[in-house]
Amino acid sequence: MSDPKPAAANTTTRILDVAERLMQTRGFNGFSYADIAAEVRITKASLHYHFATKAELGCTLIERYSAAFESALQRIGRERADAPARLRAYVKLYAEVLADERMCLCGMLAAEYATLPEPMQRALRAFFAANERWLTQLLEQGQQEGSLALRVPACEAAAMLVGALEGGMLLARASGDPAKFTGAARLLLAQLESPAAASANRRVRVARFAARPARRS
Amino acid sequence: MSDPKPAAANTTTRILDVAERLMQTRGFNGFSYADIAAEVRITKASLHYHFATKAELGCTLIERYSAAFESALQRIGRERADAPARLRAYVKLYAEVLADERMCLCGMLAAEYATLPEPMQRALRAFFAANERWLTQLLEQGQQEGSLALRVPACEAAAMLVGALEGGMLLARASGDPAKFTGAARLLLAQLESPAAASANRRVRVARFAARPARRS
DNA sequence: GTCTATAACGAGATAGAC
DNA sequence: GTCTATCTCGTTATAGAC
Repeated sequence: MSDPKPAAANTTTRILDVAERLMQTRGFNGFSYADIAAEVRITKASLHYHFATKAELGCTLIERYSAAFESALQRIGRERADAPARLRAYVKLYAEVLADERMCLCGMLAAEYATLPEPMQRALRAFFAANERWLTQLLEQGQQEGSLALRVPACEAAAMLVGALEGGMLLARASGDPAKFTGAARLLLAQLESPAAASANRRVRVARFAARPARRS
Repeated sequence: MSDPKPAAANTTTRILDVAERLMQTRGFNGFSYADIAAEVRITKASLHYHFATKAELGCTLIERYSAAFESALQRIGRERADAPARLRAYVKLYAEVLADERMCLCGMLAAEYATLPEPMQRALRAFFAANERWLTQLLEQGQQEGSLALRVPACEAAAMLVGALEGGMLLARASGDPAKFTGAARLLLAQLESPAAASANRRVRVARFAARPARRS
């Protein structure tokens, strides 16, 4: 998720970076081409050369965001073995977005769903479906390992988790209190761990969440 | 003096009703005075007589929504005795909004928070603070009764719950699947009930949730 | 690729008649 | 209270020079 950016990116990339941040902080209906143009220091007309319409720009952003998220998920699969560690790494993806004073791009767009062009709606549904698919597999793995204890089908728990994390971010931003997300995330994770594994992991997990002033691992 | 007919509400109320629905379905930045005017069948200029600015209209709507929610909470306090029943009634408030094909007004505005006029931001924070206060008391009551089993401070569980319900609504709407909210809500409630109480209540609770659009058991 | 200039439209808001 | 008419500004988008 966090690729360090080259200092001198090409214009298209700079546009995408600025537009992404605006979309995550103000929503698709909350910014204009003029806002992007001012930050990138080109004219609105030049913007249209790179992205003919705002809908096209929006679509590109969802796809770029989804691809980055997908990469992050694959990375978690490579670097973490057991389900609880993977789950914590998943939650950390959200926490990093929030620490950057942003809302999840797709969570933000979910609120505006009814007003979005159809291609953006489709890309949005795909993002959430992919997330829930990945989480479902993860939860099933944890159940087989004995490291997680679900009381319901994995796909239901996965859907709940995505919703709770997105909602937690949303309210943390509205109340200006990022710790609200951290607390909610910790609670959600604790409820999924099997009682035996929970007591063994608790010390480590609490330390990990409490020891972070800002970003970076 | 008495006005028993909701069919012939006064203009101000009709404006508020239409604007409220637009705000819940499209967001504050997703509708205009022209949209309201077309539905209420008056001109934009007439709208400005009732609400001088859009920000004023938005503020009035948040306050009306908050007052109605507060009334509903008091009603729950009167009509339900034990904490689990009150909790289910609370979740039902959200479910009813969703069944009307709307997002929670304040959950929607939470996404647009950064773009809202300051008075609306303040009213929004007050709504969530009141919700969490009420839920916190409820959870503490349940803990004392022995009907709920929390693993964390009540105020943290309350904040998580509000976020999870708002997020659940958001994603249910984006994926066009209201059952996604129902499933998430059931899971959240089940995790709060004490193991003893849970087995006694499970039959009742499942029946209640499964009654409408029939899904799973 | 980026610019100037402008089109075409919709937004929130106001003046003043009735 | 509601209307017509209008204002001003911001929006997305296009044409054509450089």
